[in-house]
Amino acid sequence: MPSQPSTPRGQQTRQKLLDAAEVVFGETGYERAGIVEITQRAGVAQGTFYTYFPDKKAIFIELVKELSHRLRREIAIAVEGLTDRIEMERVGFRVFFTFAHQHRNLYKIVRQAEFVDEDLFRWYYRLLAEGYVRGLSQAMDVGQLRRLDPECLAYCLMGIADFLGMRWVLWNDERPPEAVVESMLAFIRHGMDSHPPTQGQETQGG
Amino acid sequence: MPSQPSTPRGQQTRQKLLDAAEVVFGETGYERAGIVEITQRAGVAQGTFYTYFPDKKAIFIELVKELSHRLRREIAIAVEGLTDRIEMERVGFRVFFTFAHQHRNLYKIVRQAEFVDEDLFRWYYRLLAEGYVRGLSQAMDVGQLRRLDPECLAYCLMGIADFLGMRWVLWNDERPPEAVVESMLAFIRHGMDSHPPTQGQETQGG
Amino acid sequence: MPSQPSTPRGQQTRQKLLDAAEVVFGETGYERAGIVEITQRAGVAQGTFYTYFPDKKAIFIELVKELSHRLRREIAIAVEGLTDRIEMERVGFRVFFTFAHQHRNLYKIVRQAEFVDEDLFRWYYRLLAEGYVRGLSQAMDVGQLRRLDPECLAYCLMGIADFLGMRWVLWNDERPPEAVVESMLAFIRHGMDSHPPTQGQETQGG
Amino acid sequence: MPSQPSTPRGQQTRQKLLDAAEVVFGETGYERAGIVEITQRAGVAQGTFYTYFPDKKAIFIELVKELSHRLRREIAIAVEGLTDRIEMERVGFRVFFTFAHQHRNLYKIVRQAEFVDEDLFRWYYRLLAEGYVRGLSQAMDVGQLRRLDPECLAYCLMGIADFLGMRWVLWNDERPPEAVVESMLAFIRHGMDSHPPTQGQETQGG
DNA sequence: CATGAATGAGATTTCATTCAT
DNA sequence: AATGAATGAAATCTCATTCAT
Repeated sequence: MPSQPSTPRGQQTRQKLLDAAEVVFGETGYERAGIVEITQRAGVAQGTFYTYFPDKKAIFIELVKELSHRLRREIAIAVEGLTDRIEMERVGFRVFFTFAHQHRNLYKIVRQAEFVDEDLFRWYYRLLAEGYVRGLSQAMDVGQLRRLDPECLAYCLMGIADFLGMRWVLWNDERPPEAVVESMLAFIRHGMDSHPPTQGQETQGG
Repeated sequence: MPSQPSTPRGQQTRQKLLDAAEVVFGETGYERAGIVEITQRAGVAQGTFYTYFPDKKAIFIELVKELSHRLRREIAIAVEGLTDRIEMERVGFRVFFTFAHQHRNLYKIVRQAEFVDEDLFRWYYRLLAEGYVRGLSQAMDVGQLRRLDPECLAYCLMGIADFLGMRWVLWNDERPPEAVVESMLAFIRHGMDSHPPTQGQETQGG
Repeated sequence: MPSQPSTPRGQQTRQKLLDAAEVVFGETGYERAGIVEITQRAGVAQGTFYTYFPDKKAIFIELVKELSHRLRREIAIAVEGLTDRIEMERVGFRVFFTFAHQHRNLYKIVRQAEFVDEDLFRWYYRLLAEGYVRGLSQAMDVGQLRRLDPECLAYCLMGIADFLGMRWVLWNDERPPEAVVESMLAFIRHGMDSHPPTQGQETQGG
Repeated sequence: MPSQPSTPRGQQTRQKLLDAAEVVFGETGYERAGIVEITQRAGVAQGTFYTYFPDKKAIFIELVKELSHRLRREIAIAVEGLTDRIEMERVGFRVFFTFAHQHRNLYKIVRQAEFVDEDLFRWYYRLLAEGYVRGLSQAMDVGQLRRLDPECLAYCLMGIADFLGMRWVLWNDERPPEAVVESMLAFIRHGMDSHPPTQGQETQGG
């Protein structure tokens, strides 16, 4: 019967386990990762794991949920106050790439979720998509964006972010180079914007 | 010592194993799938597996390579003779969605490759990207497309295909609805095209 | 260092643990029962258990001993003053069935003792048998009962009680129905009695 | 997916496991017994166990069922042709004691069944009781036995057998001495018989 | 006295792979 | 080429018990 620890010592141990699991799952992959590895890295006995989590999956789920909250919060904070949707995308993408680069392991963990707990995986993307759909719809309503199926657009944008993150952050361990980011932003700007600027003006940002 | 079978009977057994593995890996996932399941479904004894494949990973790799060839060939055939890049995308996307829908299991298998054999996974996307880059670069050279980083654009397009496939094909078990496909095509057309049509004309196709 | 508690508060905690263990052992079985379950049900912390009992077995033994005393005392009280051995059996059986029905869990605990601590188990039955043997021998000496091996007779009677208890109390959760009790009493009366009443008179009791 | 072995070698291994389990469960008790012990004694690898049985409980159940069949068959054969119910009891009890003495371990296994798989345990006794009830009812119908609740009588007789078996076979590792058997038979004869012989004649046997 | 976190040995079970037939 | 029994390492999870506070 694992539970929320009532003492600070317990809190700390639980956190050590989460930190260790983040690394181990990220580096080794969920299936190949073992509880032993996690507890060793956390510096506790094997059995201690089960004081805090009922099983291997539970800690994985917790990590994904944590990531979901952190990422969405960071983006929300970063775009707060912005009114131009294109600008929001520029900022949002940058936050995402930075986050992924700083938390490679967490980032890799979500990708695996599809094969660990499909419901969790869908939950993650649906939540992300919901926020997107709201924002995009509003921008369409006020004429900022071309009128397109907002859910479709949301998944397009998430797909772009995901693949650029995979290609540059995961494979090259860097944030996507400026040229790439600018190309991508130009692509989505023209793709979405209802009044795209003329070509000479586009790259002043960034 | 697994080998290419010399007899037709051997060929057949090998194929039965590949077919079974496709289903089992697709439905159960690579890690959870067992050789027993595969051989049972193929209707052969457990040991027979090792007559044809050195280990579990080998048959997985073979399936991914097979998919890679089939998908790229189907797309190549479908776009053959087309000169307009936008038109090629329209066709390519449709072929991809149809393929994914008809071969759900194979499609799911590539997605898993990332966590089974990362090199294979990268090989798969790099090969796909190469073709894309070639085609996009040419279209940029002749002024058909806006000049953007071609590799970036390739990964953007693959990301879009991947996420729409995930959202509609895998989650809903249907091909993406017309409205979605049209929205997506409008998005990438404006995003890529150097001379996008005016807004009223866009959706007559499809 | 478990010990007899000196404070009343300690007494109470100890008793809570015994009560909880009775339920948990009875319902879950000794082996599958856990200290956690017991302490949770008792409303104390896990470690507290070891303040009162050196280990899991100790509390089990205590429960069996307690049961042994209570059951033998209840029977002793009930048959006090009776001189007719047959009558004593009638009363003894009834007390036993009632006790078993009221303390299902304790009753189930003795049955398990055989596989937890065989010495304890034998001690329990030998003690019970001793009392029986004394009483039966006396009754044989005064010619009330047919002369049979008294220990054999004791184990026959205990076996009967045990199996009727199992069949009706444990399996049906009721006290054995009148018809059953009367049949059983008729059986043992004729089996034991040196001057069994004629058949028509037997069932006047009950 | 354990299954019936198709080769003689498999049959043999399966039997070795059953034989080993009989000893280990009998001597160590179900809960404390480990798969390791069983496979070691059987002279096979740990994993081999699971080729033949899905889990520890399965092999236990198989042993109980086997015992049930063997014991009932041995009794059936022994009493075949007998018409006098009392005589049948005499023979049946002797077969039971002999069986229990020769197969101590199997005998101990049934006793444990109560705490391993209660349904199995009840099934075992209900089956035994059914046979008893049939035989006793017939004997009552023809006036051989005193009319009593037949199920009650069945459980009385089983309880007697069980407790004498426990006391002499299990605790003393011998068959109950003649004096004990004769006392018991005298007890049940008078208890059951509708025309008990006069007292002087009873004990000529043994 | 009481707490509850920590321990670690041990149990069951799985499964890719080998091998004798 | 095919079989299917056998292997044994490794993984997950449980739980009685200890111990610092």
